[in-house]
Amino acid sequence: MSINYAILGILSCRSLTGYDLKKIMQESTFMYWSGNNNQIYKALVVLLDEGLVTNEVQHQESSPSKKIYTITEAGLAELKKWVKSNPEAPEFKKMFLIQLAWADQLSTEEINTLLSKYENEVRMQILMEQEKKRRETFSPSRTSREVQIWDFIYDNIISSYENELNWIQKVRKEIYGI
Amino acid sequence: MSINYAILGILSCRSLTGYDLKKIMQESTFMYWSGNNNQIYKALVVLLDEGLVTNEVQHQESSPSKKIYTITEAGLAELKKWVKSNPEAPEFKKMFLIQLAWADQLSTEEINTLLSKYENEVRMQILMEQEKKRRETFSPSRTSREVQIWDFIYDNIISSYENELNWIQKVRKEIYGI
DNA sequence: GGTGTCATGTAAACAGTTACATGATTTT
DNA sequence: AAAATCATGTAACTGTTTACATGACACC
Repeated sequence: MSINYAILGILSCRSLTGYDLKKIMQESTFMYWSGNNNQIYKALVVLLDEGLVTNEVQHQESSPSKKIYTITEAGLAELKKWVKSNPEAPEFKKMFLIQLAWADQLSTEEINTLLSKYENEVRMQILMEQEKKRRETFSPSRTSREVQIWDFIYDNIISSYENELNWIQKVRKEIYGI
Repeated sequence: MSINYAILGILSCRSLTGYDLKKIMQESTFMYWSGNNNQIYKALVVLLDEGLVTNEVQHQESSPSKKIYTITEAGLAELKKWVKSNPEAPEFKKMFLIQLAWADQLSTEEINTLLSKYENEVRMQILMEQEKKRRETFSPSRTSREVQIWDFIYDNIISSYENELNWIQKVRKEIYGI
C-alpha cells in the first residue's frame, strides 16, 4: 500500500502520533488520501510489524495515552529504496469529462453553463490550495533544496488546475467560433 | 456509483452487451475505470433493477447467449439530469510527487534520473493515448458538435500530460540553475 | 496443440470512505 | 450549554482490481 510510504516520509522528518499524521494527510493535496484515521492506524500497525517504525507510549493523566511513532533505520532504508524506484504515470480522475462526453443533448448555452460551473470548481481548488500553502501546516525544510522541492510540488498541483482553466478557455472559444 | 452514468452514456449511442461495454471502458482513458467485467456486470444488474435499461437475450447456437442492453426513456432522462448536474473538481493522483517529496536524500543526478524516468512514463502515456485515438474503437459521432466535444476531451487528456512535461522541464532548469 | 476472442458470471482480496464510540479538556 | 480539539480505535460499507470458471470457435 502506497500510503505506507507517505507515512514513512512524514516520519522521516519528525516523530508523530497517528492523530498528527491524520491531520497532515487531510491538509495535503498531493498525498491524495482523504486522511481518514482508519487507513492510517491500520498502516501504522503494519509498519510496526515490519519493523519500519517503533512507537513510544506516552501515558498522560486525564487524556488518552499517545503513541509516538519513530522511523527506524530499516524504515529509512525502505523509504530511500522506494523513492529511487521507477515512478508511475500520473492518473487523472475527471468526472467532468464523462459529463461532457454525453453533453451533445444540451444546448450550447447549457454547455457553457456547465463549463462555468466547472471553472468555478477548479478556481475554488486553486484558492484552497493557496490557502493550505499559506497556513503551512507541514512542510519539511531541512535543506534549502528540500524547500525548493516542496515548491516544485506545489507548482505542479497549481499548474494542473491552471491547465484545466486554459483548456476551458480554449473550449469556449472553439464552441463559439463555429 | 458514477460508472453507471458512463454505462448509460455509452448505451445512449447504441445497444450493447456487457462484454462490449467492458472493451470500450478498457480502451477509454477518460472513463478511467480499469474495465473489469465485475463492476460492469454488477452495474448492469442495478441499472436493470432501476428500469434505466432493458435487455434482450439472444440465444446463439454453440456459444453463450448474449444479453443486449438498451437504454430506456427513464435511463435517457436520468442521464440528461446527471449531465446537467454540478460538476466535481478534477482529482489528480500522482505518486511521483510523493516520491519527490522525500527525494532530498538523493543526489542531484539521482533526482534527474528520477525526473527522466517520470518523463518517459508520461511520454509513453501520450503515445498510448494517440494510439487509442488512431484505433478509434468507440466514439459517438451523431452530430458534428459531438465530434467536436469528443475532440475537446481528447485534447484535455493530452494537455494534462503535456502540462506534466512542461513542469518537468521547469524543474530541471531550476535545479541546475542554482 | 496452444493461444486468442466471444460472452457470461463469481470469488476473493485490496483500497478507501463514512460514521461511530470513548472520554477529558478547551474554546465559543 | 454546545462545539471543537486531542487521541485512540472499530464497524460497516463502497469501490476497484485480479483472478478464476465455463465452453465453443477461430487462428497460427
